[in-house]
Amino acid sequence: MEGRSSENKKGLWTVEEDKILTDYIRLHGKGKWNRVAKLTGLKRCGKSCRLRWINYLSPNVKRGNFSQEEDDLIIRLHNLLGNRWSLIAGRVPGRTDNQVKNHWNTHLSKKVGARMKGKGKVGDSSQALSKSLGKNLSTLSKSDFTPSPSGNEEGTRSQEVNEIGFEHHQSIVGLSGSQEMMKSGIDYDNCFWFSSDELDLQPPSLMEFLDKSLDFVWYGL
DNA sequence: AAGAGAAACAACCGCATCGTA
DNA sequence: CTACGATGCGGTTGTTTCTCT
Repeated sequence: MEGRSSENKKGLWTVEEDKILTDYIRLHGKGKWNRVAKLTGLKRCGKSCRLRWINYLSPNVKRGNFSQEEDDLIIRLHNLLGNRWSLIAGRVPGRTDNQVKNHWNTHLSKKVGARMKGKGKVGDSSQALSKSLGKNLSTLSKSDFTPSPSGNEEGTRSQEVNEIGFEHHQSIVGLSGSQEMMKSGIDYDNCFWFSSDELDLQPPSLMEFLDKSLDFVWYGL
């Protein structure tokens, strides 16, 4: 790549490096990762610093083994979303996309593989959901919940609504995989419905689908 | 006890997207 | 509109730890 990258250190982080990075973030906050090396003398590129913080040093990161509940949640979410690790991790408190991805690759894929022998395959529900939405779910992104820019007041409000809608979509995906949701059913009163006509998603059908999908996402049943 | 292979975890790389000047 | 830097994502690779012989 660029010549400068050869100056950057690679490989595992040392305790000293961790401390330098932690102190820096405590002082300056997250972001502007490319400044870290300049201001601290760390011989690490910005991307490396960011990753180290997000995946390891951040106090929000939960360490230790995954619980059975976490496993089940990840399995169901993966069946719905495919390899959208960041989305999945967003619904598993304290876990990062890298953790979820590694855990899936080393543990859960085998576990699911064993469960799924003769029961269809992982991703079936994702495909069905995609069909339901008229869009490949694996390509769903924030922009899919944002109307085309119009510049007028209505457009602005609609955009805000859809920003929230996207966040809520993520919540729905997480909630739909929770034990509580499965036991109690969906609390429609507390659900946010997309209000923009520009959205192809019809929330009730989405919710219905997610609800139904749990039956076959939940391999154990 | 030691070496080999497997498993688990951490980090890197390339690419895509976003924000902004 | 465009260029460019920052950030985020997913796949892959590298390193460490564990287990078995």
